[in-house]
Order: sequence, then structure tokens, then C-alpha cells
Amino acid sequence: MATVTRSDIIDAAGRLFAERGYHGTSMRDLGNEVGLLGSSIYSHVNSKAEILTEVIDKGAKLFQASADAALAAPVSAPEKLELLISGHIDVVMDHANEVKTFLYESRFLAADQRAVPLEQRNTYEAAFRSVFVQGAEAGDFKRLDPVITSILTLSILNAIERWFRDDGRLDRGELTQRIVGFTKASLEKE
Amino acid sequence: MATVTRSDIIDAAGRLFAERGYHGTSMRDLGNEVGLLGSSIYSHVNSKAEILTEVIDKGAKLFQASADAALAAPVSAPEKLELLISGHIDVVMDHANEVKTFLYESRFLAADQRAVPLEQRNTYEAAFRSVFVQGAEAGDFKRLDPVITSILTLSILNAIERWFRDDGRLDRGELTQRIVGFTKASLEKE
DNA sequence: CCTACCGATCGGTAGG
DNA sequence: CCTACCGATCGGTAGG
Repeated sequence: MATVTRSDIIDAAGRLFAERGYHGTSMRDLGNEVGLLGSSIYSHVNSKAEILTEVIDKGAKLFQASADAALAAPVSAPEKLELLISGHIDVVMDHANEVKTFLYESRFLAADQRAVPLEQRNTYEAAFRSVFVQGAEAGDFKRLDPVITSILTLSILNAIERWFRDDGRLDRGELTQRIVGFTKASLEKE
Repeated sequence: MATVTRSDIIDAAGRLFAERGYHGTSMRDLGNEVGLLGSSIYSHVNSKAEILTEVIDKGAKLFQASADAALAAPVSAPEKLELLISGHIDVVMDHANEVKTFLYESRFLAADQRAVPLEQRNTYEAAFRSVFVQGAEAGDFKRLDPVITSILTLSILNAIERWFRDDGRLDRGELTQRIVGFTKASLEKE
């Protein structure tokens, strides 16, 4: 264990915020997690809130990178939807701490700081909306309200970390196919 | 404002826990919310954790009452599913504080106290599972894994409080129909 | 990154 | 239900 970096602190904070919540984690807990005193954390950051902001931003950027890749793929809308879904599942499973902090701890940011993740969330959802619209225009999907459809799809995707374990009887690929199936069923034209 | 009752305290705690989280709410905050000093709360309860337990239990019982009514109705499985869905939506919208506390603050119960809401949750989910099984046996639904189908359906239903406002362009009845439609589409036989 | 510390606040209690 | 208080812990700072 070499010297502790800012990045180590952000990682550790993700773990603790996800598990105990922002208000359930003290600077001393965090120091202990990285092998420092609580007060020594202030050599790396200016405040506890700054750490929360950074963990959340990390989660948001992971989601956006996934969406950017899906939208850039030279494939049809139904295939883009599959990429969005499997990409989201990968982010949720591989970066569970940042995702949980993004989902459940953003509300503890100061009001003026909350605008950023809210906007990031909206941009990310827009990727889903655009694919539903594209799919409808190409005649692949039924024409449903893309706003509601995106919200319902993301409701399923965000809840995954609350019940799915990678080592269960269902593997990640099967999970993805179930969710793709469930979602696409509602988009099918009769 | 007559004298403060235990029930007033549980109600106020639901409001504060939902908004600020369990660890973000102090006994002094809670006292202030009901017009007492923080220390005076201890005339009504034994600990802060006891209050959390009670708020969560209130939420769990509201959900179960809805499920019991749906299962008892003398109707077909597809209609029971609609009752389960609209009942869940009503509980989420009419008792948002207890629901949010149930969903997001249960993890702050001591390990041995967490077993109760977990079991309540499982019993409630079992109502959904049984309706999916009944529907498949009656030939109304495609035969899908009832465990996964229940989880995906409840993922959508529990997320409602995160985005739906009763005064938006979509009213509650329309919301219910969208969700019933989205869910049933995946259950339809070709 | 530690030592040494700050004022504020925490959950909770004794005694009336 | 308040007064008066407990020891513990909170986020954070000065100075090295």
C-alpha cells in the first residue's frame, strides 16, 4: 500500500456511501477505510460534500459513456436498445457503489449542486428516448410515448442492484435477455 | 394542536426519514416537527431505531392490505393483476413517506431487525407470483418465470415515487393503464 | 499526513 | 413534557 491518492479516497467513499449512506459515513470512517485519520482526508479534498459530488459524477459519466457507445453503433434501433440495456446492466454490476450513490445519495447534495446530476440523468434518458423514437420511425417499434417508455425501462434497469447477484442461478447474459424481452414485448406491433 | 401522540410522532418521522433519511434526521429535528423537545420524544418511544421500525412496518402493512384485497376479489388473474398494480400505485402515492422509508431506509435497521420487513416484502411479492402462475394455468398469460416477472413488475411500481407527480399531465388512472399495458404486453401469448 | 484541537450536535437519561 | 445534563462523535482547522 503506497501513498493514498485522491482516487483511493473517492473509491472508498463510494463503497461506504453505498453501504451506509452519506449521512451514515463519517470522515473518520472514511479515513479508516483508506488507512488515514479522518482529518488527514482534508489534505486531499476540501469537504465531505465535495467527495459526494465526485462519486456521483463518476457514476453519471460511466452511464453516459455506455449510452454514447450504444448510440454510435451502426445498427438498427432494436439493436441499439439492446446495447443500451446491456451497457446499463454492465455499469450497474461493475460499478455498483458509484451507481448506488448516484441513485440514492444525490438528494443529499446541496440544492445548487443537485442540478448537475439531474441534468446528467436527463441527458442519459434522452438516449433511450431517441432510440424509441428511431425505432418507431423505422417501423420496428409501436409508437409509444418515449418519455414514459424510457422511465419504465430505466426503472427496471436501476432496480437490478437491489436483487440481482452475479453468482445466482441466472447469469448476466440471461438477465439481459429477460429484460430485453420484457421491454421489447411492450414495443411490439401487433 | 392537542397533545402529541405516538402516532403523530410516527407520522412526522415518516415525513423526515423520507426527505432527509434516517441518519439525516435527529431526535431534535423530529421533536421540532411535532412541537416538542428532542428529549421529550423519549416519553413516547424507547429509541430512534424503534421509530424507524414502526414507520417501516406501517408501510409494509399498507402494501399487504392492498395485496390481500386483490387476491380476495372473485375475478380472473388478469383482473387481479390490474388490482395489484392499481393498489400498489395507490399505496405509493397516498403513503409516499412510509413507502420511501420502507424502500430506502430499511437497510439502516440493525441486522436482526431487518428480517421482518424482508419477510413482509417476500410475502407481498408472493401475491404477484401467485397471480402470474394462476394466469398461466388459466391460459391467460404466457408461462414466464413468476419470480423474475414479479421483480420486474415491482421495479416499475416502486420507482413511481421517484418521478410521478399526481398533478402532472398524466393522471393516476392513465399511469395505471400505461403500467398495466407495459406489463401485460410481456405476458401476452402470441 | 499527524497532533491537537474547535464548537456544534448526536442519541439518550435522571429527575421532576 | 421540560430542565439539565451525559459521554461520544460530528465536520473541519491550525500548525507543523
